[in-house]
Amino acid sequence: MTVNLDDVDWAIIEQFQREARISVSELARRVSLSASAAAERVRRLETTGVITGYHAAVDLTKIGYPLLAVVRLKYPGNRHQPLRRLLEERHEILECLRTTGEDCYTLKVAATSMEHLEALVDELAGFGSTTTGVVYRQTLPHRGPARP
Amino acid sequence: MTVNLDDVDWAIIEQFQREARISVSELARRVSLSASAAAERVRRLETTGVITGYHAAVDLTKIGYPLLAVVRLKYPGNRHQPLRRLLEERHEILECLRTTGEDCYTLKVAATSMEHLEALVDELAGFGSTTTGVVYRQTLPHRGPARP
DNA sequence: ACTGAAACCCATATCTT
DNA sequence: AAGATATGGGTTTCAGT
Repeated sequence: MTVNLDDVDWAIIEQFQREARISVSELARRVSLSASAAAERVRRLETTGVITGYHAAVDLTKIGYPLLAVVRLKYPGNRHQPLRRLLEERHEILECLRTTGEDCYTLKVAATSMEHLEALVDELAGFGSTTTGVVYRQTLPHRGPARP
Repeated sequence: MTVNLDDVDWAIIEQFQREARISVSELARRVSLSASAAAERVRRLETTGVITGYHAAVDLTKIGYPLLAVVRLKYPGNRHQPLRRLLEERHEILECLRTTGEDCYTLKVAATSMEHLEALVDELAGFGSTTTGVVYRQTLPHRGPARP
């Protein structure tokens, strides 16, 4: 499942994790390659599924979601379909991780207000018992792991 | 703190959250705007801090990090500097949220192996008591909230 | 697998409405 | 805020190494 990546591949991944909208020729300059070679590398990283996409990061507060919360969900039973449907519908749920341990799901949700957060948690509480923590601050900027 | 966004701004944000590397002219086509108008909109979203960056998403398994875990950390006291330093250094820590509630920090970490994960948790355990859950699956793809 | 050249496409700036 | 136009730079393809 692991793909063999050399130094240049890692350099490309690093650059694109920080600034995904630089041009391929700019990328080529930064990793010391010709533009066509860099374009080919990027294509390979995309087709092999190493790079899965490019996404804009937004300031949630500025777009009207000043609250961020972590909701842990103890989910009894094994009927996961209804929860999946909720995740599809509610775009306020930004991330959902199913984990080992007592709290089966850890969710990251954005809310417009405490009332909104309350309503979201109520919806989730329909599936099991929840533990909610409101996020003071996101300590890290967006980034990925380095070369292992 | 909130910025006023109209339908076109939201359409641009949506497009860039899904595909951040499309050209401005392609974006213009998708949101029914001229290229120069679209470019101007994007510039405004960037300078007002609505869009904070563009980032490549990678398949962690394919780059050698087959394990993902959620670590919750009970952090007694108020000396947060040493933890901040660890976050800077250890790029395996992908995200760190400081929250209300008993578990002050919720971290998302990537690991190359169980041994590696154990070492990471040991490092974190130096700061307080930890609760770790290994992630079975990330249920949602990368996305952002919709218009409130 | 990378380079370099050519043709084509896109981005950016400026001006006009 | 949108459209037109021009120019410089970026992307893509292909032959050559």
